Amino acid sequence: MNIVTWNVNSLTARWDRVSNFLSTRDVDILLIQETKQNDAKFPTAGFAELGYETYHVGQGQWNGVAIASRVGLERVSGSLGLPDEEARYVAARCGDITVISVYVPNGRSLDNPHYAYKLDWLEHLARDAATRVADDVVIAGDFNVAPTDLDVYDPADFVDATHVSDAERRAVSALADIGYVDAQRQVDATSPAFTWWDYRQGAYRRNRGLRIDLLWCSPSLAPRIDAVWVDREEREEEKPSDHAPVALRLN
DNA sequence: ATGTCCGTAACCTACGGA
Repeated sequence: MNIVTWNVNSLTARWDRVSNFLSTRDVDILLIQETKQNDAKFPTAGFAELGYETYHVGQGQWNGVAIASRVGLERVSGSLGLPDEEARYVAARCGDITVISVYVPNGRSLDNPHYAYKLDWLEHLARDAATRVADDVVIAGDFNVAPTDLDVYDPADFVDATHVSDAERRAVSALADIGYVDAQRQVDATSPAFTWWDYRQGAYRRNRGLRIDLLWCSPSLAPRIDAVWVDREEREEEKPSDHAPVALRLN
């Protein structure tokens, strides 16, 4: 069972890349973030032609998350229950696993109201995760948080910046406190394994990246984690997303 | 080097967001 998470940075701009990706890899479930589409524009038929059922929670210009599955799909939830909620959370039952695609708010800067919203959002996510911890669950997506300094190309560049603050890291590690496992770190505790590189400043070429796209497995799934890899080939193609797909293989 | 890319509104360029 291969589960992939990918922030595509607009599914409208990236459909050819996503379609090619699903045609050339062995993907059972794709968790998508930043579709930047409303539901009417989402390419349901295009996914169906490739053999995937889909569940999209769209918004329009911003955000938007989706699940595409070729192992069955039953809709579970499209909301964390926040007031005036943005399209950042979608959950489905696919085969024998519950998968959740998340697009955690960016935060913008430590003094921005969006930062407080980010922490509140993560608190709600941890509460939701706690209710599901006894099940077989994968929570994956763009967390917009680098869990440790190992996940940052140069921590000196992130002093007083978002994505690395103690509060953000605590809010994400709440998942570990509940019992969820960061799949990448279970298979490799010492490699940076960056998943995102800024489009600017030749960041990819210089490997100035962050590991912010994470796959969290519930305790019952942890023993089934077989491999995790960052699909750098996709990041090196023409017109890539700024995020690479990250794949998890479960036994 | 605020150096790129995306969607939108409004127009052939700017802006907010990331």
